[in-house]
Amino acid sequence: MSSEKETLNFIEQMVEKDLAEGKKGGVLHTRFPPEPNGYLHIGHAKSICLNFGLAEKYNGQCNLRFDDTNPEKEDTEYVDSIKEDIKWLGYDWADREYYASDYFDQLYGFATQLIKDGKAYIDDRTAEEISKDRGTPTRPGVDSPYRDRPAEESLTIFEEMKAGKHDEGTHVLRAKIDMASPIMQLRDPVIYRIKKASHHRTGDKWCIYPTYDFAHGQSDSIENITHSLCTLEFASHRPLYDWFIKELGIFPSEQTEFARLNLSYTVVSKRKLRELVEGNFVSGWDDPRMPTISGIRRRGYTPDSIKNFASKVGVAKRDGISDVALLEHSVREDLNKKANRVLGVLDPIKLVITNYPEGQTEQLDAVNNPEDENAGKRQIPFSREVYIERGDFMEEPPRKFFRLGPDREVRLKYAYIVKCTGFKKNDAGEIEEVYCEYDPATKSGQDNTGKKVKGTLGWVEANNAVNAEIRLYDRLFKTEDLNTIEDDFKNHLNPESLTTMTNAMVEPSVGKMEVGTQFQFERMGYFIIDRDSSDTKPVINRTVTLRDNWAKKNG
RNA sequence: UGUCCGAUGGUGUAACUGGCAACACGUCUGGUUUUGGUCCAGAAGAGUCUAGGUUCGAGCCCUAGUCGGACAACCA
Repeated sequence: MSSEKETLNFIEQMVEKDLAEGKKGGVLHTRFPPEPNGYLHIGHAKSICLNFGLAEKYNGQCNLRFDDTNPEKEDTEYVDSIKEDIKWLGYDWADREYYASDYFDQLYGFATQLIKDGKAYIDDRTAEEISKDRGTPTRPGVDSPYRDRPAEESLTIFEEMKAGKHDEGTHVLRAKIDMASPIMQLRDPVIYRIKKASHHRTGDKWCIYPTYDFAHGQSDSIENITHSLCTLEFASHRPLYDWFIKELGIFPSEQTEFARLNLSYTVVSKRKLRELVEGNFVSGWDDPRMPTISGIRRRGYTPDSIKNFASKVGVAKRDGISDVALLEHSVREDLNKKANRVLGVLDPIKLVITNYPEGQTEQLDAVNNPEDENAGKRQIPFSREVYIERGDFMEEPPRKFFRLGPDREVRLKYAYIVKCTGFKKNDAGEIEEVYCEYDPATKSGQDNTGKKVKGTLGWVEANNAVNAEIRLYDRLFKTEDLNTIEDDFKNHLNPESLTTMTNAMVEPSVGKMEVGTQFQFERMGYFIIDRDSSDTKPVINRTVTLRDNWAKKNG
């Protein structure tokens, strides 16, 4: 009955083929391998969805493995946040939480095996000297004078290194491959270095640590990973990945590369994000403007919206730049179905209904979510004085303005049709109050007048209104493609990425909402209660605006 | 004067592996609407980097180019 034929990305095609051929036991086993040196961002989310999603789809498993081979940069703060983020996205690695550092003993064994086989040697020179002899992509490197040092001698020094008898930088272990290889990675790469640093998990047990190249593939192999997926920049490491597996004779995991996610108006690089945090350009890793998972979570993005986004973006080998508009569309699509509607006014002016009885308050029925019958209704108070949005009134409205202006009529949502009879300005010439008369016969749900108006306004009853702080977030950068700029990316920050509305007035129910509650302010956008809220004053983040054809037309 | 990867509407992906280039976002038009939202209907927009070749037939295969990216950390 399915009419839509499924189309597979190149990795799914490969997986289906491998599974069908019974390759590697006919199972799929992936892994997500973050380095715990920063917070996860939307680009990692793509990788998480790919790796865990593939495992779900093909009945396989996906491990979580921390790639923690550089103690100087890593910290448990990051492993905690990474675990929280993955869980929040809705993925489960069960008991398969691994660390490259769990394999340090095995890795050390692999290294000694290579030395004994004459496939690795200790080099006594400095990083600069080694780098100099490596050559360039177009010019071959030259052999190290230590390259043919006897295996026993290398082994002895390696053991001494492990025992802490040598200073950092005095020796490294190098794989003995080919200094003339056109593949730079194969020019005797360093595979172990001395670092007298305390490791977040192994403490001071080790003072030598394997490099990425000597840890990643072997870790995959140890865990029987069948499909090791990584981003394009690792493609040139694949020959080395394969070389170690072959020389060591261990489980043949295979690496496949895909294009990392780039997003317009966004930077997706741990280094740059760290710079924003440390330079106080944002309030922290979870600033709602940050493309970190913790940031977009606080901003109000949902796990489903991110998964849907990841699937819409797809997976391929060509690198490009995805449109943030697609991400924004993904949240709107999700929240439109799930978020209840409430009324709120960001920039209030008072509207007085001069013919409404003073002192009277009535309760009106309001629909919680027109997209969801089960969401029910609630009651909201209405009286003689309400707040409306400053932008919803114009003294001299243009032709297609459907809202309030002198002598114009609009409906107050869920309430009555009102007609503007006048307004008052302050000394600065700003509108201070708007006066209207209402038609009692036009009460919502009981209106038989047949009267039609072109506009419906949101409002909040003045006496029961709750004062809130609303943080209007916009794109962090004003430049679409930040990968092609030549100057400092921080020059491209959008000065209007945050506008704080401190006088916002919202309907009473919002004052009772818990942190993390998401909703739509009708006509304004989707919002979420922020943790900065106090008992008396909610702090609300705008996740994304609604699509707005009127605003679009009018710039 | 190396190796590897890539090139399809504005953007991201697809094209049952050789059979009239499709989907989503975005854009535009109209309808519905007590959200200028949603929803519905529709439109514009690429002839697939270039030049050859194979073939009845090429976005898919071959050859040669062009353009873009990656690789010279004791980072991952």
